[in-house]
Amino acid sequence: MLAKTVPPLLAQAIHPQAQACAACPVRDTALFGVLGQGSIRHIYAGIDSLALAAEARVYARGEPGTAVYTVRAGIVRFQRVTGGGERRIVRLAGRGDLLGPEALLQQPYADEAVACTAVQLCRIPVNLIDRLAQADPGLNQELMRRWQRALEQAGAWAVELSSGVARQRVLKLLAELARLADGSAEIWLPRREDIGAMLGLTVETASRMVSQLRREGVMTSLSRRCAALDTAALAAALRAG
Amino acid sequence: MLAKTVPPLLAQAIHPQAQACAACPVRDTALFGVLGQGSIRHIYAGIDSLALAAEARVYARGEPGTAVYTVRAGIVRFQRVTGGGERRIVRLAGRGDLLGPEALLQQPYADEAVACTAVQLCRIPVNLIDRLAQADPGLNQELMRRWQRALEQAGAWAVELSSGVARQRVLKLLAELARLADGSAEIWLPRREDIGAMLGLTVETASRMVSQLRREGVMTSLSRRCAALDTAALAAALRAG
DNA sequence: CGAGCCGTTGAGGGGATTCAAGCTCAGTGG
DNA sequence: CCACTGAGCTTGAATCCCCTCAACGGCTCG
Repeated sequence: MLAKTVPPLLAQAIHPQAQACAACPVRDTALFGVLGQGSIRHIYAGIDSLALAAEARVYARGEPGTAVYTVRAGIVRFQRVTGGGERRIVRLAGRGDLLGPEALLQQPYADEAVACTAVQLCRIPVNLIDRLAQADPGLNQELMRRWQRALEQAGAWAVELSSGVARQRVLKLLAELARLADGSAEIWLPRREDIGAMLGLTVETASRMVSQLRREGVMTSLSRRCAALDTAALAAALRAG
Repeated sequence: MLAKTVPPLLAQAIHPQAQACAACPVRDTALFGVLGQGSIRHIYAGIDSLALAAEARVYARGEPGTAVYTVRAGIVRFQRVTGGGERRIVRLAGRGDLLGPEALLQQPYADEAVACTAVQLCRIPVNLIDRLAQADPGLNQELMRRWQRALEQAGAWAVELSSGVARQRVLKLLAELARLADGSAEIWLPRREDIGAMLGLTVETASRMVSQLRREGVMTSLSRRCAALDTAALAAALRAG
């Protein structure tokens, strides 16, 4: 498979990290998907692969940004504290998503990014992106596309998950979590407090809704942080309003 | 195509539109603020100045995007319809803001853009931006900055204006409207239905809150769509929680 | 002048919050 | 091994805030 994407003779001359990136399972969906083989070869250093446990912080809001991150596996949340002092989750990032592009503009990180599940990230230094972008203008285009997608998703998140009655919001959140699990019926189930922070509800209300949906058979708890959805029942409940 | 739109002899002189742009009052805050005089001279055609009445639509969601718009004066809202069929306002744009950058990525407009007040816009065709960006790479950087700012504002909007009790949300909205009026105490006061669509409240609740704040002297109606704020009282009310 | 839209206010009901108490479960140390 | 502990989850009861339904007044416009 490596031989298919990279000519064998060149393989010796190519930096190990470049080979790893060329063979990356999320490469086509991630930031470097646009880079040609020529550019991929220039990824010779600076990229770190890191694994974080759930609840580990990737970066803090206001921190000077020196790197962006690509999500290889797991779910990351962007959160912020309101003027009133309460925590709100702005949106989630999943496989292939990019964290912290504001670092490329010499700006501090706009949100706090925290791992929801165990995650695997690629840490890409800002100056590497800068260099690659000079050689391959397609990268800038891809970055803009990602900004636009983030904007679109932020809007959808705000519009869909912060209006309507609590039950409806939780249902929509479950659908979103299924999407993040690539449509699988087994989803990551957030802590009740996090559900509250996503939907603008209290812990108690979040708990009540989850319990109710469990009793109705829309979902089944598999473990503390994992549940199985009955997607048909979920769709029906969403439609029922 | 260049020869068709601009007579050869005039091409060396500065086009009237280029002069207008160079003298634009919002030029330093708007998209073309980064362009040098050299690039500004290339804005010889294609930019239209347009004035829209309140409630006029700039573009619809899903419409193929052929142009971006810069706000010279007035306020524009981005809105969307939820899965449940209700209208929600995602954020507002004011002087110097850019509308519809997704058009630059050959994407349809993500939101519906509607004038809140009478507005003055500059319509900039996508292919003009493309041409300018080739000559002046700083323009791409500036575009990314704008995407990031939009993302930041969308997050702040969602977080601040869709949690807390109704009174608090309306107060925060008033503060935001003051910001859009360049800190002036005279603000544009939205229709009650629009306040509802911004804050996730019903028309009646929005009306009650506005009336209450008027009785408390936080604001005074100057005309149907315009009010004067007592900024000190507003700040105090916000702090009081 | 009637029609219609918008804003306002009231009354009642329902849903979310608040406060409070038990519960499960994993980790800890005796 | 097991009580102990603490964090997270659940559930109940009372309260409160917002929504719903309804009626009315002001204003613009045909």
